[in-house]
Amino acid sequence: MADAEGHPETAEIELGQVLSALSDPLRRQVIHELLHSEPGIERTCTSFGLPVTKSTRTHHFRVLREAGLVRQVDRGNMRGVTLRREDIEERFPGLLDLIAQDGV
Amino acid sequence: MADAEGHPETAEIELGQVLSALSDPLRRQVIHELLHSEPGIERTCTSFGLPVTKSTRTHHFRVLREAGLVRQVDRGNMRGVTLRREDIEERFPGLLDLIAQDGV
DNA sequence: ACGAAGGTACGAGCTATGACGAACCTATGA
DNA sequence: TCATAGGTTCGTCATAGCTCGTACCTTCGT
Repeated sequence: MADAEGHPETAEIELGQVLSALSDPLRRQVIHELLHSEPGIERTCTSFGLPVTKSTRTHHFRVLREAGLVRQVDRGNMRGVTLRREDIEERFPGLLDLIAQDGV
Repeated sequence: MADAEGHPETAEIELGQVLSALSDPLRRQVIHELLHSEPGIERTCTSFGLPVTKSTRTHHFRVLREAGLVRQVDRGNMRGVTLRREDIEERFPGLLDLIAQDGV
């Protein structure tokens, strides 16, 4: 079962949902940036500088979260976004490498 | 440049387009079947038994073709569908393994 | 106390996508 | 010759997805 914040467990992560999430260029950019930052880094949604409004931003991060690609933790004022690197690697080995190496 | 039949060259295959193509369950099923058949096998669109009409089938195979995932050659009466296994593997190594191993 | 910043929720609009039927083309085979 | 089978094209429809604005909540810093 997914937890209260809408994160699927590792075993529940579905390929179709992950591929859908990653087919959007903005969301791919987010994952790309996280992959090229230090592992485990926590960022705000805003810090990615997506060229969309706040509400659209929320939408994209929800898609990423529900697909199981990122985790969002409550930090009072903000919500820390972290990449579920190990989970994805365990479930779909090599997938993140493709995103990391794209557009190089 | 793409050839007359709308197949992108290997270097032109774009990750976004590939992920979009693979985010549809029917199209993923096609690739899945091709991956579990003998390499280089040529099949008709109909042979996959997709639960949609002819025109919808044409639509899905066009998406796969334009994304660079399959090749379609004219065989007079029919059009042979083959998986671009090596091309995809060269461009996005490991991607096809994820599809092959999905739903097992 | 209170404004500013990060986020969410909801409703609305527009576009993209998947699905269909009908008409059509081409080759195979009876 | 001519029906049948595999595909394509076109037009249409419905739904899903991305976008926005507005309103709202919460916390941090002044």
